[in-house]
Amino acid sequence: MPLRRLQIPCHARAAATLSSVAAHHLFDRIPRPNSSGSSSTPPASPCVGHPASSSPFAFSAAVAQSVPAALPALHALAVASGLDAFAFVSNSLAARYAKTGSFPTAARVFDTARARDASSYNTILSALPDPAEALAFLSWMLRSGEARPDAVTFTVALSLAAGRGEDALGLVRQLHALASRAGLAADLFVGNALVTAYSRGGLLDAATRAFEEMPTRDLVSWNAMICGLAQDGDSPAEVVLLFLRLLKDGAARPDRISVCSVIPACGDQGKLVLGRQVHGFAVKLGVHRHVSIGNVLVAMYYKCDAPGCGRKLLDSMDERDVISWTTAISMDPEDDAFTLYNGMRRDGVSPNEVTFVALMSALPAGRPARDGQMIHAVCLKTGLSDKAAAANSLITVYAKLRRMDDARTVFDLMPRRDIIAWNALISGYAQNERCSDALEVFSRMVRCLRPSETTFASVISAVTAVETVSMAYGETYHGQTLKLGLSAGEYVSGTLIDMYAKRGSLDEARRAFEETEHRSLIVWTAMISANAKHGSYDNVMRLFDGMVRSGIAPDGVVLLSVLTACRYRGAVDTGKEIFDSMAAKHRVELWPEHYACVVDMLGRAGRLEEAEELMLQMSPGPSISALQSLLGACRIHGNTSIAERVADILTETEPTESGAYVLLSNIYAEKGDWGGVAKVRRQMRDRGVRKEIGFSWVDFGAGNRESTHLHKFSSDDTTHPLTEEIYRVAEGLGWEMKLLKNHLCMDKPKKAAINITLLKLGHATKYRTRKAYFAFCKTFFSQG
DNA sequence: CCGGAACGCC
Repeated sequence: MPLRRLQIPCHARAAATLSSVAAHHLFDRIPRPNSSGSSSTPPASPCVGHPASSSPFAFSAAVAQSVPAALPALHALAVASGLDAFAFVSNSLAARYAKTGSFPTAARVFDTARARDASSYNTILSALPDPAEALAFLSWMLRSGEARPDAVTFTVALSLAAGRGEDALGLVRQLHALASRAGLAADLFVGNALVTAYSRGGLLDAATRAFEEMPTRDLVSWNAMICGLAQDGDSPAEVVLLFLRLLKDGAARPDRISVCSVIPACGDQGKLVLGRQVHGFAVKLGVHRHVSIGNVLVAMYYKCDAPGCGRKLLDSMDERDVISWTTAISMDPEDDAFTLYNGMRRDGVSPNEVTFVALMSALPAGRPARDGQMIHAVCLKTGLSDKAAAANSLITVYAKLRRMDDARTVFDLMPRRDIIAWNALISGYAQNERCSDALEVFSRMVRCLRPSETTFASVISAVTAVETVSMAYGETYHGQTLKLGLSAGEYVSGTLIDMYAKRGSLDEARRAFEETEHRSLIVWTAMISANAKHGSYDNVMRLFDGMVRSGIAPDGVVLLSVLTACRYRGAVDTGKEIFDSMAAKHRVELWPEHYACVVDMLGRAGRLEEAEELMLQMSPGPSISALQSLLGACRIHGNTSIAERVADILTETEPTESGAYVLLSNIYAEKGDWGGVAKVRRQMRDRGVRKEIGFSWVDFGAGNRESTHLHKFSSDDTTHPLTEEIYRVAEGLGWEMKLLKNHLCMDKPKKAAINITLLKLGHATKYRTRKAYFAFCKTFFSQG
């Protein structure tokens, strides 16, 4: 009875050997059932006891478990026996074909089926490999009306939409409405799919509403809601609350998936005690040995500032996968990323592209380029450099290392470039002030895909950074952001404000700021720093006040701008007050830059002891720039004792830098302490310090791409062909400055004296007459 | 008897 083999699952292996030719031969001897039989009831069995025709249900069951090689024979048998009059018989064939990797055959079964129901469509819908095609198929199904969509249709369609995240929110809403109208929204599976689709689209409110409206909920519903909240990331506290509600509710017992979502939420809140409790709960459930739970627990301990616990857990795990190690590489503060990478290799675990991203982002800025290249080499060897994530961060790393040609090579070798790759390359060129390259890549990019907010932020900052590039480009990009509806984004607004402040005027920057609807921290920061750079102290303070009052918490960056404004203005008390409020009120970490700024401000104001005291509080120690500015302040205020201490630290950290020696020697000289001068000179000689010649440069003809020339010169430089004229003008400018300085405390006789001097100066051609000079003074002083 | 929903590290 060879035919029996085709039907009986346990003989599936034997059926696999049956060629379709043999099957056809056998089918000729199968008696045909009544082919005109109604499709709703099984035809009367012409051959009692024959499995192929006795029951279409048994036939479908056999199909569901058969091996791929037996499917053509089964298909032929279904047609031959007339069983294909039942939709579900064809459906089971199509489903089996699709599941065993032969989608085109499944589609053919669908196309040639004698009867189709919703399940037929659902089978194809869930099997289509391309989501876009699946959505097209769905709309065709809805339009054709051959079969009414059922709960499964909505479940599959919603999960398709869920995979597209925010882009498909409109579709989700539409499906929700259709399901409600069909009375299918109360279905458990549809409800679960709705919760998932809304949360993946970022509509947590709608997801919560769908969850609460469900008449019954199972563990999947709870997990969908918990995971949705967890992935949103904005409300870790709610994740924990929902998990506790699940425990109290008792409707379902949490499982590994629930625990897996709650643990990161504990970590995000830094709640170590709670995290430990959930860890205990995982032990009680018996899921703690699972590698997924181990991984989230390790990450949770790292996030909760318990790296020791994280590391101990990692080491004690039964099995560590690439995720476990990648977590440690990106989060362990103790061990070097490379050391951990080697540990991973010794553990027999292969890296993936995420591992490389973690390694590359662990590269400190000052690390030799060799390390970046080493990672690149291993990345190429393991074939992971083709992965977008790895390639994208390679581009970023090379850009950070100022090696744009290498970044470009990585980019050019990518088989498929996503928007992140384009943006990484463009922003790399922008950061390295290679504006024309940035613009060239940008113009190539817009031919393939739509630029994003980040893209415009990069090209605008590229235009801003390079002064020889016409502002017309920046204005064009501004126009394009308006057209594409990207001008309201915080990054675009921020860079526009920055651009107008640097290359246009403060007024234009203000206009850009006022046109920004949603003023985020980034937007405020751009506006405050624009005003700080222009020295508009009053505006800075007014804006800062406005920002704080609008409920935005300042960060280190914006506070540095505010402190800088205080420094320029010499508003020492206000500056000091703000500095003191940083840790106490704003809970902002104090950076070396903040200290350096305040040290400089105090130093300029002559409060040298305070400045020194503050400088010594810096951790891990006073920064070079703080020391240098304090030494400069000591010179202005003639304080030798502090200058000696400061110069000591400076010359110890940078023994071959001449700056500190020269400055200290000048301080001694100004005091007439020639012994001190000799001491410093001796020190310099002993340590082999040479004072380097300082060069200055001037960008002549800036703003015009063709005629820009860079002129370099040093003191007593006579190499320029126009040397004589240059010295004459410089001397004239020196005189002008002296005159203007004196004008501040000028009385009548002095004024007369100056005017005579001025008239004597043949090169001060501008003010050859008294009238012209007074006109100049009037306009100069009225500007403040 | 066919088709359906939830998860970690970047």
